[in-house]
Amino acid sequence: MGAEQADTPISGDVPRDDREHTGTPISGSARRGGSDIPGGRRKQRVSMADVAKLAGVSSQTVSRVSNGHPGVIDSTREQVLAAMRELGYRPNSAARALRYGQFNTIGVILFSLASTGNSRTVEAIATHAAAEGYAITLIPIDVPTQDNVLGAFTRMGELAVDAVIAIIEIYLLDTVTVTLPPGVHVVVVDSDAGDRYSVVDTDQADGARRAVRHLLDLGHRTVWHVTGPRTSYAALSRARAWRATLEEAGRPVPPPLPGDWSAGSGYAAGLALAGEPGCTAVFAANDQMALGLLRAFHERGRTVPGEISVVGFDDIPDSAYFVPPLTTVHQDFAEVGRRCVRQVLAQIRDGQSSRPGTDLVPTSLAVRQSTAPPPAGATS
Amino acid sequence: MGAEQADTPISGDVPRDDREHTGTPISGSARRGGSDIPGGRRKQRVSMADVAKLAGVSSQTVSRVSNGHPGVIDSTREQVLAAMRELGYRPNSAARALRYGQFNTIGVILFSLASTGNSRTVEAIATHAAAEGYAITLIPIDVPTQDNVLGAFTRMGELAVDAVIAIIEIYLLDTVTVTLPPGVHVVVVDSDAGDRYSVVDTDQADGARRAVRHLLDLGHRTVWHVTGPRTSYAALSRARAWRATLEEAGRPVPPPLPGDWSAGSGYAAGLALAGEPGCTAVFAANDQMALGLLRAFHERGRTVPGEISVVGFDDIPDSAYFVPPLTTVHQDFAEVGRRCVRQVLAQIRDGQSSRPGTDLVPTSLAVRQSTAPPPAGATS
DNA sequence: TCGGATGATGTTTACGTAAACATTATCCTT
DNA sequence: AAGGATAATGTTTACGTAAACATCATCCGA
Repeated sequence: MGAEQADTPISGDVPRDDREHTGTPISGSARRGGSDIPGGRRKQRVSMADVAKLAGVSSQTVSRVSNGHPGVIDSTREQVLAAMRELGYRPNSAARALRYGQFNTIGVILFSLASTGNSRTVEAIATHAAAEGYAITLIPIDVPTQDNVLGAFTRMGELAVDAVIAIIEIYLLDTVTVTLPPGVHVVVVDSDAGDRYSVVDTDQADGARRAVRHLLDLGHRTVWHVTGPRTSYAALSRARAWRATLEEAGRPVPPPLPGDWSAGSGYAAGLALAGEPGCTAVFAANDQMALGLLRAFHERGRTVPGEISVVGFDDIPDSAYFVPPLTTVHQDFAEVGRRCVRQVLAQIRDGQSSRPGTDLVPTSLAVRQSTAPPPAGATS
Repeated sequence: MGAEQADTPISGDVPRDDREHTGTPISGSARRGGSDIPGGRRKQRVSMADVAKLAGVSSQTVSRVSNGHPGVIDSTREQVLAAMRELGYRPNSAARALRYGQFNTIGVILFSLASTGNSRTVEAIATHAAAEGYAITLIPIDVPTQDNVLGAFTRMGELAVDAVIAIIEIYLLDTVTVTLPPGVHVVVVDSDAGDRYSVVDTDQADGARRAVRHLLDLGHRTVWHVTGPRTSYAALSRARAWRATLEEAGRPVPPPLPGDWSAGSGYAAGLALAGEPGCTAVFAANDQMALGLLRAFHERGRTVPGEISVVGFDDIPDSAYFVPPLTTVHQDFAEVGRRCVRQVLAQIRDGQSSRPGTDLVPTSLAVRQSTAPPPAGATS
């Protein structure tokens, strides 16, 4: 619709700064618009009415141009566009939202961006949402109590949000149902609330099974496990699959060692395991804890993978550069984010509320150098 | 409008799993409100008018109650509150924003949440903003081109946002000035645009100086450096301070090795450095690259810190569990986030637009086990 | 040449909130 | 007891947008 119209008869004295140059014709004129009111505080926003006045049309016509509706003659459209540029007009999304009852915004509730998984998932959510014209509103929860979760959902309900994606431990989700206003859709990550909500998640069990099988296939008699925190559904799920896989194979199930995702907890577990003579293989519920294990074994002179094999979970970028490079379960966080957005948008478009169901993203195993067959002398 | 719909008169067999549990007195009544319109699509939102009607007052009184204004007699207030609960009323933030011309939202523009620093900073921003009643709207930029940055700022301008925090490489900031509507405030991280914007950042130079001094004080003749990407202001700044510190001390300045923040690039640099006989100390521009260095040195049989000392930058949680635990410059990302929010709020409240200036957060050195005096035979 | 179809544009209205102003009831002072 | 202050509540209006409807001009076919 653009530059070829440049010769409509507006006037001679307005500096037409959009002659043919590539980018952003906005810059020069926006500045000009700003200087309209010389002394005092300029009017904060430029509204359609302002544009309409300058262009000599009704504000409805401005609206039509703004939204690309048909039925505006080219010369008029050009005049309006020129006026928009001149004044630096931007549509006011609050008014739009009020009008439409829709905000084009997705709320995300989560505990911490500190964990790799969360931040990558959020990033993917933001990226895909942006591609669909949605923005992301973030509410982090510092202390994970039911009250705080409830509060976050309440705030989301008050905010201009069409849907909520909650990346949240399941046990905190119990009382939440009713706090959201009707019409707001929910998708949940890291939870098995598939009976109540749309759930998207990495297929934790699948990943854990891959890890354990890999170690068993290498000839290890059994596999020890360092768990994530008890409050995490992902951790629980991985531990369950670890146990199930061992049991299916008829292997003894050693007592799981409690961890909390941190390298420190992995280190502590590693110190304990270094003293277990029968231990030749460990599956850590995430890469950080695997890192702690590696360091503990290194300190205690237990070589990896010579004496002990270690498998992690997540495949954080660094894990390929651990000493030794870590064999780990690869999670596709980007895909999780993508599917969250897809689900949420489907709900918004259907007008349907969160329909229960679980959407699992498969994992894969990144085999590197922290795993090997057990040492010859090991109890097999 | 989700699960609470489940017990509108569908049938009796739905298990009521929320009888009498602790929180949310809202639950029961919110559900009632939902069933108002039996057949068709219920009215999406409950407005003040609805509450007013039910409470038998004017909507203005509801507004007063909603905002905690004085001048409402207790009995009336109670009636209104009851009606609010009954209907599950929530203020509509879009209408509010339209009315006030303020959105209580801060926009954050950034490249990637994948880097530890960014995600921690964003988290801190979100937390502190939330404490002040502000929400965060996130726009990530997948491909860092000027056009995309411009686009992100433009979108922010259209969104309901009172201010923008940009965590962005400086060189992409050039054309941006004019794209934001007047009245939107800007704070920038990771940039030296202090002449044009409010800048908050870690004191990169201070941190780099600490790292280099530490190594020189241990007796190393000079310090090698693995840089971050050329596009990063932080990387540039660290490299500059590294060079300056060496020059001040009258030491030779070895050629810097190019990195890109990734462990892989650190690894590559490490392989190169392992062949440099004179190299006894390396300062990596971040911890990931330091990790790569450690692995390369380990592979090449160069002991750390026996033969070579390594210092990183960031102090990511894992770095204490590297082999060996990494001496590194600690960045206070949370403080950076806090100050961003403080600056932005100050601007909003002053009504002043972004006033130039730079606010630097100091660093500290976390001394661990990857640094030691140079080996006895080393050239000194 | 006229009636009606079509296309371009204008006018009215509602979205939900809250400031500004208007009204009514109540209580105190003299 | 009357007048005036004060407190409690109601009414009107504007915020910026866009759907719905209304108006006007133009063009076409019979």
